Amino acid sequence: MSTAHPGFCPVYRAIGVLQEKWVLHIVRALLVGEKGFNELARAVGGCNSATLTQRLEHLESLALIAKRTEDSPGKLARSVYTLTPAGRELQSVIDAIDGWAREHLTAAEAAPA
Amino acid sequence: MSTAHPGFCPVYRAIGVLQEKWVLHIVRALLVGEKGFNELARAVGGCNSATLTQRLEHLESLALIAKRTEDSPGKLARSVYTLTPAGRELQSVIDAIDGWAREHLTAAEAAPA
DNA sequence: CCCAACTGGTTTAAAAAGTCAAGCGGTGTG
DNA sequence: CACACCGCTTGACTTTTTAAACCAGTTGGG
Repeated sequence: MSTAHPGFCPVYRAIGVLQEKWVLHIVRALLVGEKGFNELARAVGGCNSATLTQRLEHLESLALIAKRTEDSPGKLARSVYTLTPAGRELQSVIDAIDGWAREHLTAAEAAPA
Repeated sequence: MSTAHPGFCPVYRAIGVLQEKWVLHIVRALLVGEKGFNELARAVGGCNSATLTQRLEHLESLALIAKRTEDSPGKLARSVYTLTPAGRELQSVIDAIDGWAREHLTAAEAAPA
């Protein structure tokens, strides 16, 4: 009897966060290294700015990523998104997905309709 | 580089599947043991039948789960959903999420608005 | 100098996805 | 017989995601 029950189980909540569209992609991109907004959008591949903004705000509110605004005087202001230590530890999750994907989703399977 | 590029990278596709709403919950519930439709819906907690049906079809088409119809004569016909070997190996992903959640999402963090 | 392209976003409306509640055929139980 | 359960399907409604346009500022080329 440990399954279900929304509010209590941390795993349930974790899944709730990680299954939001683009979140895993964002984390994966950021695991490679910090990125600016547009740069991140490109790395993630296909996410529109509106959704991206919202996801980033959410992830920041959960303290998984941090936003830093670099405005060197005379230089173009740039927002830089980085993973926090907690966010970086999602590496294990990405690794698990990676390992699984290479074994079970390599070629076929994911065929469209 | 190696990031991005939808169709090619298995990880990208894996994320695409796993981030669909309820998928991770379904897998988690099924890792505990095979379940019937309504039973699964209850275990997952909050997913409606329409979406559940669709997810199950998708997961079955990816060969992550298998549907078996048990109709013992004189007994109520029942659909049973089971993880395939490939699906069962998602255990590692769930474990990773579980481990991460317990460390970084235990108490606070996931506060509502 | 001026235009084009880049930065990090916001806004809007339309499309897609998910949800709720009801209901259908069937079985089994009081 | 009525009512509760099974496994879904349907249709109307709400939420989420999307594309596209646009703002303000910076930098580079012609």
